[in-house]
Amino acid sequence: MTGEAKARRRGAALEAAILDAAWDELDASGYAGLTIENVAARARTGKQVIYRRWQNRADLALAAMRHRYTSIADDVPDTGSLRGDVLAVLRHMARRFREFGSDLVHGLMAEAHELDPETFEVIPDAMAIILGRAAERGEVSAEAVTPRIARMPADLVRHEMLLTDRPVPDGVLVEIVDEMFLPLVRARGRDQREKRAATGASR
Amino acid sequence: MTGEAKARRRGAALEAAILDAAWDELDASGYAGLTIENVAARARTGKQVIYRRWQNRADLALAAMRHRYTSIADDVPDTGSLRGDVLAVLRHMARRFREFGSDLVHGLMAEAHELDPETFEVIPDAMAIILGRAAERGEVSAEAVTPRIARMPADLVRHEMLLTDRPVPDGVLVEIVDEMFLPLVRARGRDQREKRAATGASR
DNA sequence: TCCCTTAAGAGACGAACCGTCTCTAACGAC
DNA sequence: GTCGTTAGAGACGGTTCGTCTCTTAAGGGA
Repeated sequence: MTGEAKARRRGAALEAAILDAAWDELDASGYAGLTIENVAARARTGKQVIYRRWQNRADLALAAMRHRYTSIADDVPDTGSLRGDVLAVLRHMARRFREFGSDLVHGLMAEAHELDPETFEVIPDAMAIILGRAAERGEVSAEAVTPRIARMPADLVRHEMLLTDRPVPDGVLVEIVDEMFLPLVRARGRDQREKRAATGASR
Repeated sequence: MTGEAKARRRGAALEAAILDAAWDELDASGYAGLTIENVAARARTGKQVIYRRWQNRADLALAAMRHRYTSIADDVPDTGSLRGDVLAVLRHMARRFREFGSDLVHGLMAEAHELDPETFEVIPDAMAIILGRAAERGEVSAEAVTPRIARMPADLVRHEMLLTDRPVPDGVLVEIVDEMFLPLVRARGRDQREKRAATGASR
């Protein structure tokens, strides 16, 4: 009875311990098994401590994910070609999805009504950088790529992930890029050039 | 004490009563409020009767949806143009989503692990019919449209619905068709013609 | 027509979590 | 050293789960 100095954690250390516990719980039992009660027990703390920091389990799960992984925004791929860059982004998404598990993603979608739309805007931001570099290289004309075209590949991959519950095969990513994104970008570039030529390079 | 012949329902009548009750419950309280207990109470029956027929609330909700609405497969649009047909399909999807509510859709995605993939294959089937007719009219070359291109518009709309929680603005549908789908189909048709011309119409 | 199998209707039951609340004691600021 | 804050722990009433039991209406077969 004399042993065990029961150190009482605070601040960042406590928060990290809880987020680690939450992630372990996700790993062990999936999003369905992620109960506040379980996390508190695993982190050896009280429920109140968790409720004080996060509103609900969706909130907690999101925090745990962010605590575990960094954003792609910190590491936009730069392979030297538009094709390589876009594929790298899509592969990054597919890998993350595999790490998270469809379980978690779907659970979050269902519960996190207040899911910061910004959460998903990371990808468009990365795409913007990639497209900017491709334009500099002369690979594409910046105006040829509308915002909707720019987000199409990532949207399709996300759709695939959300709908199928399975890891997205790499072939699908390649298909999206080679069969749709690149042809579309090139076709629009060509249309633009032709239009400009027809109007006598007026602009 | 003499009143109320307590007719005991069976078979189809009972099933319909339960599904109606389930839909009313969805309507009233959303997917979150769809508990077996509530549905049983509303349908004035026992929980066991429900559990006997459906495995869980996702199953029940799906059945209620199907009981309420018919499939687009029974009514593939035929407007006379590829653009019109595709837009009609996308608008059909958007309308259904509005009727169901994002709540329900997300809940199902999260819980219905066994969601019959066939559930979503209705749209590709409709697209195949539409594209077949467009090919007959000479609007597109059938080979120019790969399966992935054919499903792209619907996938993007579904993605939009799943991600945003809001009704999809009609402008987005138009954008998808006019900015991506049609240009892509036409570009690939043109590429094919050029390639055929270059090889001296060898084939 | 009567009987007998089936399943509807109703609710009790223990289990799991919820979110709130309370209590004690460790911590850190001053 | 004092004192306000909050971690750690768990009790609490409430909801829903899914299973089980019990009675009795329904309806087909002999």
